[in-house]
Amino acid sequence: MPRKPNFDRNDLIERARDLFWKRGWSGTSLKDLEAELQMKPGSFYAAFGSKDALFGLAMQKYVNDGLEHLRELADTCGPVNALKQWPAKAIESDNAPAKACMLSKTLLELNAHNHPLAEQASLHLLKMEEQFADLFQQAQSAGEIDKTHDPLVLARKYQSDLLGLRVSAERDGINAQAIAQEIADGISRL
Amino acid sequence: MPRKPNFDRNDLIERARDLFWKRGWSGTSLKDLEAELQMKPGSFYAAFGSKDALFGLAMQKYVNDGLEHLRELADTCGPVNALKQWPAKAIESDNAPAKACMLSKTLLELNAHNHPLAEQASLHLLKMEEQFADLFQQAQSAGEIDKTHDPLVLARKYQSDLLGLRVSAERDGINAQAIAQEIADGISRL
DNA sequence: GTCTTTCTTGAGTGATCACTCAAGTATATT
DNA sequence: AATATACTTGAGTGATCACTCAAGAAAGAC
Repeated sequence: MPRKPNFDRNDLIERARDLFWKRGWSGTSLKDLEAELQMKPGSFYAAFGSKDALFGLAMQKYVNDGLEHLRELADTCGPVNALKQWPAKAIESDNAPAKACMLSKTLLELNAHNHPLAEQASLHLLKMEEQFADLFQQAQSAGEIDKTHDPLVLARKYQSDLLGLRVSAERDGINAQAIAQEIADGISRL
Repeated sequence: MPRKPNFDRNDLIERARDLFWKRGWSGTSLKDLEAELQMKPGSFYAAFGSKDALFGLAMQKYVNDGLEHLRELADTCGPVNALKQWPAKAIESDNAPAKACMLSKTLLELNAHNHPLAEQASLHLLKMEEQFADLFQQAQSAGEIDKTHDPLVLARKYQSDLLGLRVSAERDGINAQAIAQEIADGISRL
């Protein structure tokens, strides 16, 4: 009996993610979304409920994709090489919506207002941190990194370096790949 | 003949800076500013011209104060110690408007729209970078840091680390002072 | 074909946005 | 005290915000 929606929900969420990632939460209006997703307001609200709800789905996809890519990278070239290559990969794509991390952008934009999406971003950052810690741990078990280090401490510094790199990569005239290389070198010295 | 304004312009700019710093550009409405500065719209626009103009003045003050504090720190304890202590100092204050850097917040928020304030933020970051490079250079001249390093490269990595630290410090449950310590330790190893 | 159910349409909602301006008020000079 | 010159006030501007909803269109079930 029912009529099927004539859109691919997953595709819409990806396009919304790119728009939100690039322009931020308040920098993306519903008109922008309607234009990008080719949806009228009624369809939009029937499908997603609210701008915030779609932003949440977009962040979810952002972090899921990130975790998956990192896992794939670790599966193919090992935990240490994955950690070394990840910073360069995070800023290499020229057609990515932004160099900076969507989670950090969201956190910085909405944290002061205690917006629920800022809390979500924070939790997602924690998930990323856990995966970093997991890779450091694996590297230690494989004897590739000194075991006296606390994997969680390593992960936090690593993530901090990564966030800084990706903010720096937003600037003009900065050789961000050189900074990425230094982060990789830092891992070699552990 | 004229009537004097009954406010301290410098004080207003400082209060505006704190509000903008904490809440960001689009997160701060004119109503917010009117409430914080105790000004009616007419007075506000007579005094500052526009929201953007005041934001520009606020950023200017932010960076001027930062440069001055850093110079003072270097004058009292030398370039290397200043560079080592700066990260911890940047995130220590509990009553600061935010942990994150106002310049990076502005850049991330407004860069995608090519907003003039994003360009201003970028230029201010460059000024900070130059002062960092200057301190590294002084440290090398004093024989405290190996001279084979390029001071500008050191400054860029240092600033990147600092920006990452200050994003991390916005998160709950992160021991940011530990990260600050690691940045300081990194300088010792140069 | 007919019915039922869902999706799509787009004008319209009140709220808030940055900002304006004419009228009123206070002060320094004369 | 009179006058000139600001500064202050606050209602009001059009634009845009996220969002709503009644009406129309499309597709599977019968």
